[in-house]
Amino acid sequence: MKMEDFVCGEKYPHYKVIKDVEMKTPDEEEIIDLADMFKIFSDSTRLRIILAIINTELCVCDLCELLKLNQSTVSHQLQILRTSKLVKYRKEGKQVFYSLQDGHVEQIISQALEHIQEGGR
Amino acid sequence: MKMEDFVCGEKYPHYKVIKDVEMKTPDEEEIIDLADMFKIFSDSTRLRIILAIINTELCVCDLCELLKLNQSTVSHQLQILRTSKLVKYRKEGKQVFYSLQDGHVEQIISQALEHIQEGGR
DNA sequence: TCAACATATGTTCATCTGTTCATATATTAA
DNA sequence: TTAATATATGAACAGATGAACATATGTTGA
Repeated sequence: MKMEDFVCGEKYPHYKVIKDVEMKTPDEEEIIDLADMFKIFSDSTRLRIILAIINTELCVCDLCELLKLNQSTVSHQLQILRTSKLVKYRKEGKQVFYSLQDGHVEQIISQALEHIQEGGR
Repeated sequence: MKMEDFVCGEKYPHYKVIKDVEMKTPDEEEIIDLADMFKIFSDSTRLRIILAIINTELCVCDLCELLKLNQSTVSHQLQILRTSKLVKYRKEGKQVFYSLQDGHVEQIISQALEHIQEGGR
């Protein structure tokens, strides 16, 4: 064991604990993917879009109306959601209907919503 | 019904759908809280800290060692996690041990991790 | 073909965020 | 008290991000 492994000035203090944690932690790439996914959810506009299409497919125009937002703003956010594969879309003439890619997203969000709703403390 | 309720140039097109969605959607304040929570998870440094203390309490010094980060950086991020009530801490002499506030956080993250791990597509 | 409409995209700008450096606070031991 | 150590915090800076505007693309019907 090298000097770098010593922590808090003590000998072998939390060394074992640290090694244990290292073993169980997802690798760097996965953590970044995870953070990126949460980043998508971290904007209230995107979240409102996601919540809107959670059970219904909606066209861009509907989303603009519903969320009282610029068409440009909505399209830009939809682009981000498309890139991150969280939504799918279907073209029907001039219109494009968006819906959630799968049920995972809904689960993650409703779990988080529960936490919020309990968390008065 | 007013003109503003017309969407996509059609008469009463997705009007009912929109109203339905409006009914079911969480209110603005809740959405913002939700977004704020996801914002906390959206940084890989914070995520690594959270993952590290998911089953073990660790002191700041351990976290620096484990994550190979500045003590200042770690403290700043811990401050954010404290403010958002996602972690709790315990002082023991000079050291401060951090751990997760409750199991919700773990559930949300592991759910998201599952999504990531499946999502090769 | 052209006009009208729905959507997408490039660019700019103001704002936010994470990291670092320097320094402050707090605790322990001598 | 002073020195050493663990942690917290303030300021500054680089990079990221969301919104808006202008414009491009694609589709339909005349």
